[in-house]
Amino acid sequence: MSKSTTSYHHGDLHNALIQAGLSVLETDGEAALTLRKVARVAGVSHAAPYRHFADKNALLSVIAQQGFSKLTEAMQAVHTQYADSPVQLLPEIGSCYIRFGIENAAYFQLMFGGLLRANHEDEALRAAGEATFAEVVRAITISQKIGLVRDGDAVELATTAWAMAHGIAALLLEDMLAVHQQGDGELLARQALQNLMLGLRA
Amino acid sequence: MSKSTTSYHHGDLHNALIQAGLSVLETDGEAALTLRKVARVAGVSHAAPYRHFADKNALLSVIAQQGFSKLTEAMQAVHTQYADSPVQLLPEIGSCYIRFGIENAAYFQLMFGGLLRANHEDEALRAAGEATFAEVVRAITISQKIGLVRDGDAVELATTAWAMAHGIAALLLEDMLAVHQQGDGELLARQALQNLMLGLRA
DNA sequence: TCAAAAAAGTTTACACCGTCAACATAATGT
DNA sequence: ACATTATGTTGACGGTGTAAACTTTTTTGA
Repeated sequence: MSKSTTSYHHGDLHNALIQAGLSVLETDGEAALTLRKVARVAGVSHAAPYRHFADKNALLSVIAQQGFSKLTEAMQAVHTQYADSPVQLLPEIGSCYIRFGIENAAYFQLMFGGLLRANHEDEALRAAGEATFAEVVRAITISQKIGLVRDGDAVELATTAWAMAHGIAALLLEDMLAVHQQGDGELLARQALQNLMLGLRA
Repeated sequence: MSKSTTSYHHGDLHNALIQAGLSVLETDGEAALTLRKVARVAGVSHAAPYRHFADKNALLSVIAQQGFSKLTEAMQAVHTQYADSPVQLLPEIGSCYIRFGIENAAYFQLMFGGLLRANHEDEALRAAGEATFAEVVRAITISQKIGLVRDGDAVELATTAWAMAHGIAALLLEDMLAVHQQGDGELLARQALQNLMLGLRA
């Protein structure tokens, strides 16, 4: 094909499977993401994936890693966009997190749906998650420099911020927040992030 | 047996299935909770559950409802405990929420793992979740009365509080927070709730 | 160069799963 | 009493994850 990191004799099935899994995930959701269907979409027999992934979880883990990478990139874009005027940086990072969750619901569900807890020796997945968290820490540190966030352990404050954004995203996705009209979700998210900013400044 | 709400000729299988499902959930986790195993534990054939539940999701929904009830009761206990000195009420409610998530991980996962999103016409499940949320709103209202939380829409403020507690619990359960030593989790939770209180007072 | 080894893919098989249809049995109401 | 309805069982179907045996292709080393 084109470029391939670890391709071998037939094609680049390793990546093809990830791509197929991604497609199934976005189209039909996590519940319908079956290893056999992924193989089918990739045009290969149902046992072929086992030459590239130890089991279904291993494939899901790689897909989740890509999810974390996408989220990290989105946050980095926010960082560059607000590099000159970092006043709105932190709430925009939170907004970015929540938007990612809403617009990539299947991804989000996979990333935080127990994959890490299930196989918590997966260092690559853990590293991908930590890279995302690092962007939050960075936003906190910058906000501290301009006095928007009080001094103190940046990791502790970032944990608070992450938890707030994550909670909003998770509850919105679970359809548990009082969202009656179009735009109510965004409003609740903005208010929560506003409350967060107040708590981190004090 | 003893008392039975909707018992019939054989035994009280409806409740027995819920109980069996609960047992499987706590012992082996959600992934291992299969309808056939529940039937096996309840000592009936694999198709018997279909006389009491439309499908697997219906049984899971009832179990999740019980989870919400248990959580609501735990919060009500906190309310009575801090009825005289409501200064610590709100953070204790949050702490209660997080503790419930940690100590009933399988429950929590089931309650917020996409059940409501999957069948969002399930009014009973929705009502159980709203009853839990009502306890948060109540804590907010009380805290407003003693000036610990600023005036304003109690539902909005409760949403912020709920999201914070939920985010902490979810991330702790997913093993994504920097918990290196015993007690680090509780510490992070306390700090996040402290930050929340600051944000709600301002 | 060319056989031997390793890698990649297929087929077959097994034990599970959710669900449905057909059947059997026990409780209920008239 | 007996027909009806509520419960429970058996058997079947298609689907799943995964392991073993086999085939085919690619790489490798003497």
